[in-house]
Amino acid sequence: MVLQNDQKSQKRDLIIQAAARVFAQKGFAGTIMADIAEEAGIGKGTIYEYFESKEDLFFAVFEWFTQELTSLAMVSVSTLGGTASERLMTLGESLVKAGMGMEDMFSLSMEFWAASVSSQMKNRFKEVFKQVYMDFRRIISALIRDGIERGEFRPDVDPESLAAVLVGSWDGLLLQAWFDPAFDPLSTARNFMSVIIKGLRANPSQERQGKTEHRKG
Amino acid sequence: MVLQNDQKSQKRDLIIQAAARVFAQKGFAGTIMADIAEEAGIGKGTIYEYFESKEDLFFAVFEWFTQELTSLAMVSVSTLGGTASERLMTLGESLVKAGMGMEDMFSLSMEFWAASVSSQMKNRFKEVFKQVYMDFRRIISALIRDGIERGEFRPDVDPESLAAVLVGSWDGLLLQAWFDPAFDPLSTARNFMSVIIKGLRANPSQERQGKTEHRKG
Amino acid sequence: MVLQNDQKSQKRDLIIQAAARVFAQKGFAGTIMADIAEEAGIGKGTIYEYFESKEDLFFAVFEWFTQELTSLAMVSVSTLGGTASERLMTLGESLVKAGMGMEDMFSLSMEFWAASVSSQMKNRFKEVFKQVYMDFRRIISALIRDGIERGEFRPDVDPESLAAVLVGSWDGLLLQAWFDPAFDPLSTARNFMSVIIKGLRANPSQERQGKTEHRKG
Amino acid sequence: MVLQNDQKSQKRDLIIQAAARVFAQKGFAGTIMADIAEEAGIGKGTIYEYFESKEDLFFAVFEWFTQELTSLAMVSVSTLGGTASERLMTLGESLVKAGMGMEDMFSLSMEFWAASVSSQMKNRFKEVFKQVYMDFRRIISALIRDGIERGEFRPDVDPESLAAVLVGSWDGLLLQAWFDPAFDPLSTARNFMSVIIKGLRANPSQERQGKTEHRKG
DNA sequence: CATGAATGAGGCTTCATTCAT
DNA sequence: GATGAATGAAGCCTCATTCAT
Repeated sequence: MVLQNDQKSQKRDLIIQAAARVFAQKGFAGTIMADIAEEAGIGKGTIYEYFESKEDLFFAVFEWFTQELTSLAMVSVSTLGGTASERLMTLGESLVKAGMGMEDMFSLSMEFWAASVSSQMKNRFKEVFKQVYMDFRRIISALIRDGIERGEFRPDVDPESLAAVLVGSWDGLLLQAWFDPAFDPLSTARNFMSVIIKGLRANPSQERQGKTEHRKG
Repeated sequence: MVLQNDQKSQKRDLIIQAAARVFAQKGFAGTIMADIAEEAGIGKGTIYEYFESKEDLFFAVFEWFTQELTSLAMVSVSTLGGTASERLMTLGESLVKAGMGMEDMFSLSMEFWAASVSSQMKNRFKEVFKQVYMDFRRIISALIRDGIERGEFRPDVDPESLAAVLVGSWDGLLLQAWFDPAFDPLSTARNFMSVIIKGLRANPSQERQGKTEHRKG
Repeated sequence: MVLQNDQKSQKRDLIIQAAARVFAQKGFAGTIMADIAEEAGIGKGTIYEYFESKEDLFFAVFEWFTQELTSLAMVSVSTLGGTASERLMTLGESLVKAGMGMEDMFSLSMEFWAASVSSQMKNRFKEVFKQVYMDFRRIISALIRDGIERGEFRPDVDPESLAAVLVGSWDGLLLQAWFDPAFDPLSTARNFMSVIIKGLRANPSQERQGKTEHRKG
Repeated sequence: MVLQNDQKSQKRDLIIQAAARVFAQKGFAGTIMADIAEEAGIGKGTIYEYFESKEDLFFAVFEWFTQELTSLAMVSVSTLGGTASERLMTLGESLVKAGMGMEDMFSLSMEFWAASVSSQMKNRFKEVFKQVYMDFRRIISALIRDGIERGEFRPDVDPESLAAVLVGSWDGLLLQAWFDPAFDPLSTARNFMSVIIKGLRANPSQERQGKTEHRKG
């Protein structure tokens, strides 16, 4: 029997997602192939029909992970209307919520970060991460630039730097929340965003009013 | 001959620091005890005179690491005079510089983060991390509160949230720099701080000063 | 549709010959069933329609191999006319040439020899080999005996021993040629045969003729 | 504790010889490292203190094997006095006896031959074999040349070819004996040698003497 | 009949840890 | 106290074989 391409790819995805769960819980080194096979409900050897090695599978999980994350951001940005401020707030919230909601997601992140230090494929990990972070910064800096052009934000902020900081702080807040369940990254992020946005306002007097004027479309 | 306590502890430190270098480069899983012994210039068996196990040693490295980091922050804060703004800026810079300067430091961080996911001692790692991040936030929020009390910052900011964001963004910026050598976390942090501080200013008329000083490029 | 017997047997042969090529190149242990299937242009599972197991197939290749070899000898011997000396020379040459010409043949030989040491079917291999070598010795000793009867060879040689040595030396020379491409088993065999035949001559006065014709270089 | 060099090398030899026995009986593929460890009375892991891999160990056994064989031949040749004929006879006998007496030796040979076909180190095997066979041929052709110079052998034989045949026939006879316990390679070799030596005699009138001396029984 | 996806037993190898010196 | 040779548990991966299609 010849599996159709989408059947093959479906099974591949099945394995990737099972692996993602196991890696998230036990880490790369702590995961044994048998665990993944069991989680996926298949035989140990079957994994090797779809992936060259444990590391290859891990990298595939990584690629799937970045895909998910990127598409999440894309959706947030493209869907939302509103002022640049609002869209920034919402993007931030949805990313932080994603990190919080899918606890596994964030654990995986940390494993991938570590893989970029010591994995044998560290350079490939770094390369992909570099690209992902650039993409995120680009999305956000575009939002900010848009706000500046509309006169919503002060013209003297550096969109690139701010974008980097926003991205960084989301990672950083999730990190703190990871260690301390009592820490609420979401409200912290909101608080922070409001300070940021105050700092960004082109016309401080507008703060209280007028935020709908710059509605898209 | 019985080694004096400080001789023992000196050798212990020797091992810890050798281990730190190796762990930073090869990760926990990728490091073998023989590497550490060689780096420390001692026999493999000797390590076990000072540490129960590989994981125990790794945790000792972690404790040493947090110590170093904390004392760095302590020094920055206690040494510096000046306005709250200035002190905030300087603390941020010195932490980011530390992360940049000692590349090993940041690699280690990532390994520790990962250990908090999957190490068998994950709970002990999380506990210590939680404490370290709380300490950092406390230091910084104290600085901010001080600024508010002096009338330097607006009274309506939440010192806790801002502190958390600052800490988070330093981590987050170093992370981005880790993946992209072209990314400059220091100037990004500076730019960011100036926006933050604008947002914090009790008296917006002060905005005009000092803002360009920290501008990138 | 049910394959006719000769269709079945044709496919069986196809597989055997594909397997022979692969075994010759990669050895028994180094060969995987997938290689054979690919070489034969069929599916992996199909092999099991014709053979019980890898070892069973290997043994079938062995039987095919001995068949080929034996029939080669038969043809040489039965076809040729001439004196016993000439027929001996020609048989030797054609066997050595066979070993040289089909490099795979000799590699296979070595694999079969090894199989007689450690294969799970080693006894069956030994049994067949024993028979094959006996057959060869019988053919050759018959030739020699024929020469003696004709008065061409001295009556005091032991046809059995000499036959064994001839067979053995052909194997042995091919072996040396296998390891050293510069070694020419054919001219060596010729030189050797001429010495042998001198030793065999019933009438030493014949010695002077023909002896140098087969001299190397 | 630091093992002395000869202690290390002693243990290495212990492992090599244990491995030789197991490889001889089960073949390379059929041997598992645990068998060797058990045969050597050591732990599985210990083997890897002395050898890189299973194949590395196998090759070490091969080198030990060729050493043994070569020194056996050296001893035979250097020890013996007598005519060239006698020395040739004795060398042949002692090699054949060696192959017969140490059954393992010959099984090993076959494994090594097969390794030269399909092992991953086949080229190294072939290289060593080539050298070993050259050495053997050189020893024997020197003996023959010596016989020619003394006037014992006819000047028109080609020492190289004959040496190759002798070496080859010893291998070939042992091979036949391997498959057929009823086959006696020793008396066959003796019979053969006497024919050869007749063919070699410088003075045919000597033929009548001495020929029966080496007859079996 | 033919196929090749799925399987899991089995083996090589690594490496943390022990312990005799 | 210091050492490093010895160990064996454990895990990645291979591949002969099966069987649903």
